[in-house]
Amino acid sequence: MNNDEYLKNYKPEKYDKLSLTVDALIFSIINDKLCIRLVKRNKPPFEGLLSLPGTFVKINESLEDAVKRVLKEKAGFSDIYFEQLYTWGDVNRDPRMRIVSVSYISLLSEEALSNVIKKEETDESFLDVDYILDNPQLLAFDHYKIIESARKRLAILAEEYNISFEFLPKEFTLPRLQKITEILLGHNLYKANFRKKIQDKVISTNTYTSGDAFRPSMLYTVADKDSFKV
Amino acid sequence: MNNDEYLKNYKPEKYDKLSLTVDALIFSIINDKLCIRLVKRNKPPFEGLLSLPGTFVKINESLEDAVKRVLKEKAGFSDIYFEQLYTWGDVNRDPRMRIVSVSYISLLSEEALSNVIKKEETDESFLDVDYILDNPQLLAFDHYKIIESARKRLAILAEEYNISFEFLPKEFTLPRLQKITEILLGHNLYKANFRKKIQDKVISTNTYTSGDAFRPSMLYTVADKDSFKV
DNA sequence: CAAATAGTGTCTTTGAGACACTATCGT
DNA sequence: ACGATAGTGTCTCAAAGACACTATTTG
Repeated sequence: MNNDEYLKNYKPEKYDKLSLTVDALIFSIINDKLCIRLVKRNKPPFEGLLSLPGTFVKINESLEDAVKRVLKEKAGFSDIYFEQLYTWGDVNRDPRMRIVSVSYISLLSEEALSNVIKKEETDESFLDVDYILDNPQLLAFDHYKIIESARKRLAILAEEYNISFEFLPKEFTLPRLQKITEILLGHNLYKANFRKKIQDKVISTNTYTSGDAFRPSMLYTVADKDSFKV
Repeated sequence: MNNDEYLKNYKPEKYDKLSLTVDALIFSIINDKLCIRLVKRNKPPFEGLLSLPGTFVKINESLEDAVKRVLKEKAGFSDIYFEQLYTWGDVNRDPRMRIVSVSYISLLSEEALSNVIKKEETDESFLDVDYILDNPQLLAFDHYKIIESARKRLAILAEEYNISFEFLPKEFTLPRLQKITEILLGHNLYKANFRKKIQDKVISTNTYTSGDAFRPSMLYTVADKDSFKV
């Protein structure tokens, strides 16, 4: 049997099929707190509880395209950073039917956020991650476990890669970069040490902030997004 | 029916369903080389080429259970270390139909290997990873890309976690542990430095190797498998 | 003894951590 | 001048790296 004949006679139905979703963990820093986009479920199961924005993966759509669709449709963003986190495949993770979910971490700058979502809406739909992690009963499905896992990953990404840049606009100050990193790590850093560590990853623009009631701060841009491994 | 036709004629159900597989990247060290289990395909597509052992995920089976089934049925092993690597979901990664694959890295000690597979079979079914990576044309589907990704991950696991232990029997010598680590990292290490670094992770058994035509070596066991993060 | 491998002592370099200091804005 | 934040210099300490040395087996 040659290849064409084989493909012609192939019956896809002889293998089990199941539903696949992608879930997006859209993080942003709001008022110096790490927040995550969650939606309130308006139907069973878990009606009234919070869940990650997600969608079913279409048969002719890559996982990345499905994530982009979620980010655009459910959050209004395009061209933002995301990366795969983990795939969750317990048999009973959804009480309705067998659904396997591929979760993606996505990072949003405050700037990008304010461009799309009104202030009041932001307060509703982006929730403090610390608060969420203290209240597991608020989450639907296995989404608490997923958020927990993503929270740990973010700390690693801040420590070993320089993921903090993704939360900032094109130009930023070092105090701000340090603050973001501290939020992601969960502890404070020494200013001088932090600057020594990241000095090769930023480029001075030779312009300064202004208007604040204190000393202006130098604005920087990212040096090389591809060489971020410490 | 090829993939394009299949997609064209596809009638959406309420939710799209698709096929999900798990693929196992079973690594072992054989003759001081990093090797991986590959199977020769005996039917199209990619007939004659090499592919990762894998299976379709059953509707009532978790991803982990599916991996265990692959490890047992296709390799003959149970109770071996494995962890999720990545999920591959390009639309056309399989020419027959839409298949998303969750890949898992699994590590096998030489000991466990020799208990199950005969020497001649081992030579056929476990192939030198360096050789494979030099010959992309030998691999079916997107499995070359997957192996490449796993190879990088192994180096990270050796560097930041102490994954080398998984390739060794319960009792091992430090020269052997160092050799495994060097193979995974891809470069040599200084003996004294290596020992300083891992000294808290091993416990001396106060017994020695014997029978070799040189100085015997102290045998050690693993200290605490759960505190491996450097 | 020679060959081969096991194992140790120590100097140097690098980077993380801690802390104190100086600088510059608006009011 | 003062409050507040920006930015720098430098000491300490721990770990990584490099290298030289000693130790123990068989043949």
